[in-house]
Amino acid sequence: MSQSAAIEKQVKPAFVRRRSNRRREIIDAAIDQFSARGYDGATLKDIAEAIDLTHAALYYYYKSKDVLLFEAVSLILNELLDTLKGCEGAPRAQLKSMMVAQLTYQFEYHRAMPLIDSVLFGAHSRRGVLKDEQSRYLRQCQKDMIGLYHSAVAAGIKSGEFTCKDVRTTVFSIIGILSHAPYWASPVNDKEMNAFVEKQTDICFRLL
Amino acid sequence: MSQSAAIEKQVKPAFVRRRSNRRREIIDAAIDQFSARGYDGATLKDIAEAIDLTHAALYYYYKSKDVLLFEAVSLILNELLDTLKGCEGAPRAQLKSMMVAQLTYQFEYHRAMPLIDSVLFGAHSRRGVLKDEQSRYLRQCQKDMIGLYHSAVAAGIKSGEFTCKDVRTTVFSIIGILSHAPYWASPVNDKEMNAFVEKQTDICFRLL
DNA sequence: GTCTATAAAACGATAGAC
DNA sequence: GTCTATCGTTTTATAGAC
Repeated sequence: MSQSAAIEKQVKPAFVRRRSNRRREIIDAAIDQFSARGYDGATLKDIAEAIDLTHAALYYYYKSKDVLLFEAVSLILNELLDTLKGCEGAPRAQLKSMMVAQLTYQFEYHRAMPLIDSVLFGAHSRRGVLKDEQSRYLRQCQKDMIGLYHSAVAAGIKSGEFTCKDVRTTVFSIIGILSHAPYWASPVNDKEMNAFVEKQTDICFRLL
Repeated sequence: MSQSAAIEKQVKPAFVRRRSNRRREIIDAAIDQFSARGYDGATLKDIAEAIDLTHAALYYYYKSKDVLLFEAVSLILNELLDTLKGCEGAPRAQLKSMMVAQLTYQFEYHRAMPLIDSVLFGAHSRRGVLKDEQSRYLRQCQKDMIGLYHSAVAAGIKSGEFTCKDVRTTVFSIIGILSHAPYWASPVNDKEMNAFVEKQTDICFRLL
């Protein structure tokens, strides 16, 4: 249990707590369903029934389906961003832990990444599912994320650790490699996962 | 015009030809719409009206929406496969032309790749939109495509041109980089495209 | 070959009971 | 806070006219 949740349990009345937890449960279910079936493929009924709710009851917590999409993508992006921000050290070490974190996260929220790409730059973005302000916010998260990679790579070039020429191309290539990983690899336990992460990071370092 | 189409023009009656062209037009429109809005986001109405047809008229040519999806993905995959099969030469030269072809193709059918990934391994595959036999066929195309990269890389390792250790990881990393390209780059003319392709292939060769 | 009309189902969303 | 009932719309798909 997170610290804030623990505090919440002490000071807030039960119904507020329940409401707050329910909201989170719904977002988690939305992430699952949107990831598994796509935004248009997943129905509010699917999401609601996954946590034993009727689809009508969802509307008590969130006012529309697109808000659910925004909250879902926002949650994932922010969690990933926070994790990456926590990666420190010399350029090489920092990038290594960023890559490990990114891979781990991608496999945890398994296959949510295509959804995110789609919301940020793909089909859903073109269709205008989200309001401009929401899109702008999510894109900023993504930009911040890319910025972290950018800084690390640039620092490594400056210090002479890395020899790559074009920072932008390099960063997006690394992200391309990492994003594509869940499509073809599916490590089933920690041992396989560790071996896989080692291989992937080795490959990425060849770009630097 | 392809050879078979040229022959067709000579020997087949007009209405058969027209029917055949219409079928192709519909698939092209389906590719556009599915790529732009996703399979679930695109409606038969969208597809039909893009080529001045009513949605009901589509059913004369194809019996359901999922057949349209299969035909669309099948067309792209086979065209790409054929192009890649045409790339020959020593490992390095062969891989280079394969990468160029892949990038060119991806930007031409701009943003169809996420759809394909989704049909092969993602949301649509999990939801069982396509019949097992259709899925199996498309996966085989994809496997054949990966096989071409695999052979080229393996040949380069054998000849001593490449120093990479794990063929599989390398191949999927290259494909990851190339697939991700349309998400962040959008060259607007041939000059920009050429410069971009050079940068991307340079990056990929660092993996080899 | 393409159209109109329409069926049948699914979906997002709202109103109101409890 | 959650449910039932229901509305309005959209969507896939079919039947039949021309």
